[in-house]
Amino acid sequence: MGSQQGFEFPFISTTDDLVHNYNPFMYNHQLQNPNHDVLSFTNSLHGEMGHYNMTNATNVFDSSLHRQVINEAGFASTTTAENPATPNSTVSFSSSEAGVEEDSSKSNKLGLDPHDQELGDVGKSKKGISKKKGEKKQREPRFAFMTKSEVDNLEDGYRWRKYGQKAVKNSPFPRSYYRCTSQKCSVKKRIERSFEDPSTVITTYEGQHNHHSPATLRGSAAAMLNPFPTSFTTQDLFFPSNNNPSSNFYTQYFINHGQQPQELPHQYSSPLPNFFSSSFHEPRP
DNA sequence: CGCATTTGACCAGCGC
DNA sequence: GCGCTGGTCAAATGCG
Repeated sequence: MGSQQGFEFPFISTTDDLVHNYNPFMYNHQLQNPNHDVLSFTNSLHGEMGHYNMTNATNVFDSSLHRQVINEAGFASTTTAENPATPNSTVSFSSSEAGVEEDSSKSNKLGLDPHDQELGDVGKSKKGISKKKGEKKQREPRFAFMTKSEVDNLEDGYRWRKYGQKAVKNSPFPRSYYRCTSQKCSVKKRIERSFEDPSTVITTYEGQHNHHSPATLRGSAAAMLNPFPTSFTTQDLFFPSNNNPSSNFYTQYFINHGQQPQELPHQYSSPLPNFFSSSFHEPRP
């Protein structure tokens, strides 16, 4: 994890023009460690995951990290754990997030087959899924990232129920499957430890929450410790808020690093800006 | 007692 | 068709 050469934006969208759930811990780590090494990003088409490797990621749970990160990104600069964020300071997240939620109820935003989304646990036979003939199950958008952590299950503000565990091929570490405990929320996540680097946890989110994080509810202990949104979408990241057109993570990151903001991709799936290419690798054979 | 986890069985998709 | 693999189910079990 040698010297950082040039400059890399710490995150990108993965595949297609989908809205991805996004875990803020990733930004936290990247921003907290501006000289991070982006070791690898393997990307392929149609629902396969991209990998971010943040070798310098540190303490995931320290709420002070959130503070620093947000500050560096230019948001919530006055926010502290003791003084929860004001509506203004986080508007660029929460407002667009609300918009996405609204849209996602129509499911088109995700490019999902509405039937698929309705399925959930209903419409399943005792074993397996009963779907109409000829219909192929579509994957929800997935987003994966890697984090250095001794703890497998990173706190992200949502409540999860474990529903399965499987041995991973060529790995001594099992993969755990979790579902969001909120009713009618079909978001899943998988957690496994990298066999190449056992100190690294690979977390994969699939789908989009249709509700707010329990941790953001007023009065909850989690909210007091971590007043920041626990799930972002790429919309939050790439599109400016109404209140502050120049503020989104994408542009702000450049500004904070003394660079001209690059043009926003029109679609997440559009050809990536040139500066991304150095961190890209061909999918493994 | 209610909820979460464990764990073996089952299912679907894919390559051969 | 068969075997392999990833993903899910659901009964049993654990825990507060």
